[in-house]
Amino acid sequence: MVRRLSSLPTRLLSLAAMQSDRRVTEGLATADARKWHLAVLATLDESGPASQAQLSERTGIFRSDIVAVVNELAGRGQVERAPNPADRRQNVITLTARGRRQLATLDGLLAEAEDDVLAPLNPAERAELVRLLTAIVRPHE
Amino acid sequence: MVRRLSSLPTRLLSLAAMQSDRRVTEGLATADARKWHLAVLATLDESGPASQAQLSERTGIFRSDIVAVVNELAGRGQVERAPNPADRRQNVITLTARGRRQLATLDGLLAEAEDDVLAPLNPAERAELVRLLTAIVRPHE
DNA sequence: CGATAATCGTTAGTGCGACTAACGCAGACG
DNA sequence: CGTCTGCGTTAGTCGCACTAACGATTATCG
Repeated sequence: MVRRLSSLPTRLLSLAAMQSDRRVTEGLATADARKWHLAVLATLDESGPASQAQLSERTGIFRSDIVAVVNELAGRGQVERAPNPADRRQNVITLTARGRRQLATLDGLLAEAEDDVLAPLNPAERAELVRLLTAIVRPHE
Repeated sequence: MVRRLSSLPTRLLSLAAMQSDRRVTEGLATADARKWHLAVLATLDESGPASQAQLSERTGIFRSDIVAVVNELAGRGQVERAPNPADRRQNVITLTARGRRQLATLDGLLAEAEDDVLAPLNPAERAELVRLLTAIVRPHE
């Protein structure tokens, strides 16, 4: 690797993120899921039934991509898509029992991945990392 | 955003990396370049003329992708591609004067981006961030 | 020496995530 | 009523990571 590049924070950041992402992706693949699935399931669990547009805002996934994610989740019975009678432009996406079970599985897999990635750091360092990253992320809302 | 997700280190990491990447990409676009171009130019500047396979190792870019990058750099006269007489399987890629000038430009743009991204952190915090990220990245070589 | 293996550049193609454009439909509002 | 906005959907782009396979060349080993 190139010394000059490897010491730059932006480079390090994307390298670390790549490794972390890879580990998380591997873990979730165990349960036949990707990050987007987890994001949607977690959001539904946290905030209850929602329209696709709401899911888009809350997860950061583009509303054009939400379609496929909900299709897949619905195909696996982890989520239900129904038209909203109050506003027929919207769909109401609801977490099913199976979806809740899947979410629990994914949460477990994520925790493992999380721990793997952070293995080189002690608890204090982990907290500090979160603090520093949060500071970087915050300004851009 | 979803609280439950947003506090997880892996999520934070990829969020921070995304913002950082975006900022760097924007900066480099100013000089009509992408990260891969900078990586190759910087490597050539640091280690001198090299084969494409060597560039691949040193930058982490796949050798199948190096082709296009060298094509583009060569098309802009920032790099020269010549067959290696000593081993006719290889090409020798050499940085040109124009390439060296471009590299200086990109270095400047990168420094700006770097500083933008790290703006919320003081020097001590920046150093600590580098330390923590390095610890995470190291184990996976 | 000659057969086999390894290396190099190249082409083609996959998968994922971020993102844009455009459309039809349904409500909101003047 | 007509216009404007929000919603779901389709289709497509771009960058990056990554795989597979091929022709040409060189290294290695029996």
